[in-house]
Amino acid sequence: MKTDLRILKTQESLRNALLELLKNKPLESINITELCRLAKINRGTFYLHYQNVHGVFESYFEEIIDDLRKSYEEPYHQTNFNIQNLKSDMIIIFHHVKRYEGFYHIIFDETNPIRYYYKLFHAIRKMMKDLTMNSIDYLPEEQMEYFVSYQTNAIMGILVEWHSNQFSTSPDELNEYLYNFSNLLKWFPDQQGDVE
Amino acid sequence: MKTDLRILKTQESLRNALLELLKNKPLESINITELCRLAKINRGTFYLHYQNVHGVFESYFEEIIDDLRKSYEEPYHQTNFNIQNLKSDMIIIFHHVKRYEGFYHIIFDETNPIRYYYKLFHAIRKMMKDLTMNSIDYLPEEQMEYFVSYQTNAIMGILVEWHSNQFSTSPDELNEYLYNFSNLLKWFPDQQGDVE
DNA sequence: TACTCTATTGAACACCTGTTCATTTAAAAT
DNA sequence: ATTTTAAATGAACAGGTGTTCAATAGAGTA
Repeated sequence: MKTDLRILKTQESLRNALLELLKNKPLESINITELCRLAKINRGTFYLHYQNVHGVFESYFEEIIDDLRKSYEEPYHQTNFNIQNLKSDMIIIFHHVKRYEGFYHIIFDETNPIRYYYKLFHAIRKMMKDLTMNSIDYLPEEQMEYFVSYQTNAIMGILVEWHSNQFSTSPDELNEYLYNFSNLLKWFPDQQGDVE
Repeated sequence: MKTDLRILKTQESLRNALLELLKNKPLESINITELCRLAKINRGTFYLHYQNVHGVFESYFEEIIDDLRKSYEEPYHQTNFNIQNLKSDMIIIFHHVKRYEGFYHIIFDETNPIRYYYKLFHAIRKMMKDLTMNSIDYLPEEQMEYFVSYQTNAIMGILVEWHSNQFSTSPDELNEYLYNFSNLLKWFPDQQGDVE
């Protein structure tokens, strides 16, 4: 069964109003009253759908993340799927973030809840797990999980750094760096050393 | 010149009131009015010192992070400084987080601003940069910055994972994991493959 | 001790929040 | 087309927010 048209209309109005307001002011300074005023929605109605302004933003973010998932599942990407090289697949993420640069500026903005960061993390982790399972012959279950988290976090670290320089580095450069880093770790003098 | 005693008294009252309230309710549900009521501070006075409840929490967090910095600079640690092994130095962080476990539960809570995550990130990053510069002969400036963030966030990821299992793993085990990850990368079949 | 600064106070203000409830409106079902 | 169902509305509520301002009080200074 499909959603009541009135619900769709209300949610759409609120989202459009939010995107309109975001052109001129930061997310954390937008309040429910002005959002409803612009959307021509009764404030009480707002609370039937969301708890706060972040709820509206989050539902939009979910669609953006769906777009990332779609890029990953794209036919082109699938046929060029290269189980020899995890890293080359990560460029999809860099291109995605670059495409929605203005949006990700908000996601990584220090005043916003870490929930958004976690959402992105989980989306990327899912891809990373998929890729890793296809690349490694065997790894004990627990170690596999940790390793996937480790790799995903490293990518997230690159995104944090990227955000802090206003996404000025190119996706191709980032991908190149990422490739270099894993090699770098191998050359590291430390890793065979005594632990503690 | 030293700070006016009245200022110290006000800030101290607010901090104590916050810690008291935190025993019974989550940070995001504490409002300024009740905080001031408990601290016996006029609400207007609050605004002379902070913008919101997070400001009070943040000033406390800064001291906790100073404690982490101190552990890192400790004489014992300095003399045992081992440029051969980045990882063994990271156990300091695990012990620190474990010591302030209740506190870090808040830092990683998804409703709180990512600012706290970044604060910890930057503290750890400073150590990581220090250690990395001592371990790697040469890496171009920009790439070095990304690499340090890459490594730092891998640590952060372990902390997030640790938080999600209520800090039940022991610091020593975590350190063991961290050690394993870098070895895992070496076994990887992919990393020599062609990059796009 | 008396004097000077300045932090704190209390009152007041317009505005926002989160919730309730009877009423209106419009979509879905028959 | 009519009925049924449920979403949206407007008004009202107690309480929180962020700010101003004159008055008070307490810390630093001479």
